[in-house]
Amino acid sequence: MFRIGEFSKVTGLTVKTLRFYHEQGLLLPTYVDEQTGYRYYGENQVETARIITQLRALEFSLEDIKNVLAHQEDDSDLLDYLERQRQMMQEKAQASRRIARALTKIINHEREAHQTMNDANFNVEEKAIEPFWIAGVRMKGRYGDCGKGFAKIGKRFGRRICGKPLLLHYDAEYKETDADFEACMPIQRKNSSDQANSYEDVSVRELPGGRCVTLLHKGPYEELGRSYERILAYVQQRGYEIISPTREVYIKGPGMIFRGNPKNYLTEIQMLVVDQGSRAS
Amino acid sequence: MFRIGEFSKVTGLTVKTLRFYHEQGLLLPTYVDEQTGYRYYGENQVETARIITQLRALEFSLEDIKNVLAHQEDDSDLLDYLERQRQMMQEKAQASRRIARALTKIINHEREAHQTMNDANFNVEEKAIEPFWIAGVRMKGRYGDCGKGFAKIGKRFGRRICGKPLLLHYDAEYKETDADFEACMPIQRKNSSDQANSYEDVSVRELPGGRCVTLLHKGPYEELGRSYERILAYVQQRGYEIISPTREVYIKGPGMIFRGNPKNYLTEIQMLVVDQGSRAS
DNA sequence: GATACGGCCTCCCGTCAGGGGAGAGTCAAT
DNA sequence: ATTGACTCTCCCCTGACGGGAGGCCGTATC
Repeated sequence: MFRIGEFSKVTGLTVKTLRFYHEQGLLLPTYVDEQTGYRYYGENQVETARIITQLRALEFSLEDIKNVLAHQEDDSDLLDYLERQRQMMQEKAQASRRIARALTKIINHEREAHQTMNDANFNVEEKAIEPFWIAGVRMKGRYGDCGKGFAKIGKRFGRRICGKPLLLHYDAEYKETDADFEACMPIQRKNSSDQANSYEDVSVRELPGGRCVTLLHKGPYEELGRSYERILAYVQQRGYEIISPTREVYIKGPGMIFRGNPKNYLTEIQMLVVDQGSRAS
Repeated sequence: MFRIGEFSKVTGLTVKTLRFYHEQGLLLPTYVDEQTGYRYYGENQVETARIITQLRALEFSLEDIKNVLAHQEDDSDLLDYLERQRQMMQEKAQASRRIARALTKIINHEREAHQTMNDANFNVEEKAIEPFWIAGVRMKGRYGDCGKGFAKIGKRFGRRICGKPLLLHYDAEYKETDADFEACMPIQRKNSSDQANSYEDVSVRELPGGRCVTLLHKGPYEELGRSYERILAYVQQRGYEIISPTREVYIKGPGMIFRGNPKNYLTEIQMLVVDQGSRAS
């Protein structure tokens, strides 16, 4: 017969836990002194304690453990419990992984935005852009509604999105209402049959690359106009011809968590260009 | 101004939760009527509620959310929190996956034992056995001590174990004490440099396959002797020669969870054999 | 003006698996 | 007899709410 402290050392369960298990009817002492209330545990309780410890390590609830112990003879019953527990654990693992991945995405996004911010000189630049695949929703109306388009793409392509959202502008000039634009997300190309395609009103295709004039705009979207003036002045001065649509990449905007300070929003204006006259008419 | 019920509908948070967040200082109503105690929420609280919801979806604790909200301006602070949260989530995911895998192993083991039990006729049989890799600990002493050997292998090769434990008997006959045996576990062969090898006193090598006489023994280990008599009688009758060591595979023994009923233990005795005289002397 | 109904308030208790601590009684050795 | 280690019960705490009781408030209806 062990007293509770000795039994605690033997089983590795704390005294508190043993008392709790007693109260819960999970692990009853072999004998309880009626006068003193002292609990005494026998040798055979060690085995039961071991079982409980094992099942707890598998994160069984005490309720389940009690049931399992009660139907110790019935093998298939135990298997049922094991199956259910496995199911639960797999779901928990998946949920945690999903969250971890979401966090990773947010962190990387934030990091890249930071990086871009530090590297930026906020001058008009020229660079080459690689082609990449996008999912896009063409919309007509006000720019403010583009969120719906992004949401739609997010819902359908959640996993596959691999870059920052962008807007394609099909209008030649700024329009307050009745604008013609397309909300897009870069996506990973499925290696399977991924021809240019469309699901309902979401178009999936490759955006062409090429020579590109860019300008990083810092500040709220209302002030984009000024940056457009700058970039257009540059393009005109060089005598380039713009290939429609122009692109607006949202490097850092109202984040998923914080709306952020609009003064720190970063937007890259991209215009694919060719030398004037070099284009087949 | 929303009353709490309206605000609840707008934000998707329950009334209970909103009151709780108020109490915790997480989301304060813009105005509280002193007479009636009614809470009134302003438009700008909707945004805060959204942030809280997002962070809760990422399983941030309310404590963390409070801190994040307090230092809303500080970007790097937020990044720290995100990193820590990601770390936590990854750990949780790993823990759950580990448990799920352990459960899968137990379930499969139990299933196979069941299957074996159903298929068994408990007669001596002959079959061909493929070679397979093992980790083994050679021991001298009493069979009862073999658990230590299995434990040692389990500790070192936990992940890689891919089958049921077995014992190799190097003695020609049964010995109570001073027996010479080896506790083994089948392991997955690493594709990397996995020559026959040994780590401390654990030997890693391939067990040969070949023609094999087997008998499934059902019951406690004390009764193994009778089964050995049966199988040896068979071997002698056929005039086979036994290749040492003989093997005892523990199909179903005292499980990780339940000790189980020894009457249902299953042990397969395996003896590699060749026709007499066919062996190079 | 009275009433009914729905909304809102506070306060208390429950979850799950124990942990922390207070105050009092018990065991074994000195 | 005393001491020190051990044990007992009882109560409160965790996190993020949910359930419910009992009572007040606002608005519409009779």
